[in-house]
Amino acid sequence: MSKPETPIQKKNRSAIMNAGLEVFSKFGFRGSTLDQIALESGLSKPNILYYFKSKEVIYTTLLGELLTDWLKPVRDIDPDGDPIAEILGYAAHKMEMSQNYPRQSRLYANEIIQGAPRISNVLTSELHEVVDKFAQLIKSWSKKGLIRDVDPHHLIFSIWAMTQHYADFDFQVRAVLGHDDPFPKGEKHVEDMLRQMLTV
Amino acid sequence: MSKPETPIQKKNRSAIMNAGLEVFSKFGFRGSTLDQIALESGLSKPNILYYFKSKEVIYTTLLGELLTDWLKPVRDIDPDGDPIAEILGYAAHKMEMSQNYPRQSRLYANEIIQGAPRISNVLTSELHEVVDKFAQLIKSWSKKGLIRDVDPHHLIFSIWAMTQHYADFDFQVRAVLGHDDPFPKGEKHVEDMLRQMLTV
DNA sequence: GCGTGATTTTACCAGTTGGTCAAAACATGG
DNA sequence: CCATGTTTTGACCAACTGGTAAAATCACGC
Repeated sequence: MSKPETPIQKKNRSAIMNAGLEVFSKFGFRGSTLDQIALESGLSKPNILYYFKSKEVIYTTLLGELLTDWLKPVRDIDPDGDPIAEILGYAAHKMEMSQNYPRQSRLYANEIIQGAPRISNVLTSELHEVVDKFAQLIKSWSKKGLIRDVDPHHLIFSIWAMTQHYADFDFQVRAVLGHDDPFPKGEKHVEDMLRQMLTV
Repeated sequence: MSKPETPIQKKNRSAIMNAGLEVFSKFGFRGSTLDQIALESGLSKPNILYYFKSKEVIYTTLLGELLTDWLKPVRDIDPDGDPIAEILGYAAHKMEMSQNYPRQSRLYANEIIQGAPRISNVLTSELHEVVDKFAQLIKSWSKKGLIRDVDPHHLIFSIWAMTQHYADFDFQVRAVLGHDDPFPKGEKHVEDMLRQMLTV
């Protein structure tokens, strides 16, 4: 039985989550400090520790929320839908997440690059499982001749790579393009690429 | 006139570079400490600072070397070669770099994710320029009908994204696949994908 | 095997780090 | 407006941070 949140708790907890996301996504766990999060959230350091008992709890709470949002759209793929539309729809959705929630993408990227020390169990269990199911579905689609014969796992990696690239490497993308908004063209390109890859 | 290096200098400098690469690629600049680099290199902290005058110099030296290796294969693309072979060759080369030098890839990824504070000038000048030239070449190839009509910049981003994914997200890739070596199949998949995308 | 410069170590420092604690300030229902 | 629980603060700590200075040790040509 957890007590109901007071309005103050709700406001401050979310301010801390937001500040934590801002800081951790930029510097990773080790590179971030409670002082930065304190500054960013407008709360004092001891006050932050009143709401979350350690730096690590803030971090893992953020990662937990993130993984839920991450996995959901994979689970939502409709096995009875049109294969190409389903896969393209998933890619488009990931692309929107990169555009609208780049900090989450960077937080996750940081964690994985650093060897995923705090979520490797989720990767080998939940993620593995959910991806395998998706991969089997793709396999069955190509067996039925509905899409080209592709390696399902590596197709999924390609989708992740291309879509997350726009969030994680945003700085490089914009530097190379000269500060246009890369997303409209990027989305079209990824769609084109996947369609070419999948169309029989 | 810089003095010639003694064997000891050569050995220790390279030990520090190697240790720095190991540590910085895992934790980024802010998250890494001289103590970690000292431990990893087997030298004492003051001894490290005898060879490099600060933590930042180690880091920027590594980044500098990296960018040179990074840019070279783009410059080496032959405008008179077979377009598809040239692009696929470049992608294959990047893939090998991901396989053989994953730490460099992660170091670079960390730097970009963190907003590229120490190399943004290189990105907007040298990288921008070199990529624009490559993009123009791609454009001319598709104008001549030698490859499909694609957005050159975003094609390049896709190549970078897919190839570097295998280094930067190695942990996730292996977790999902269950510890097979992902590279042989990954390389084939990327090649297939690009060929589909480019063949008229 | 000695002298000189190259290398390494020891001891240290000031600033920052994550975190604690008790006291103070606040909110709010009665 | 008071009592009680909630929230916030200020003072503090031990460990760690990047970096310094000088002394000690080492390597090597003579």
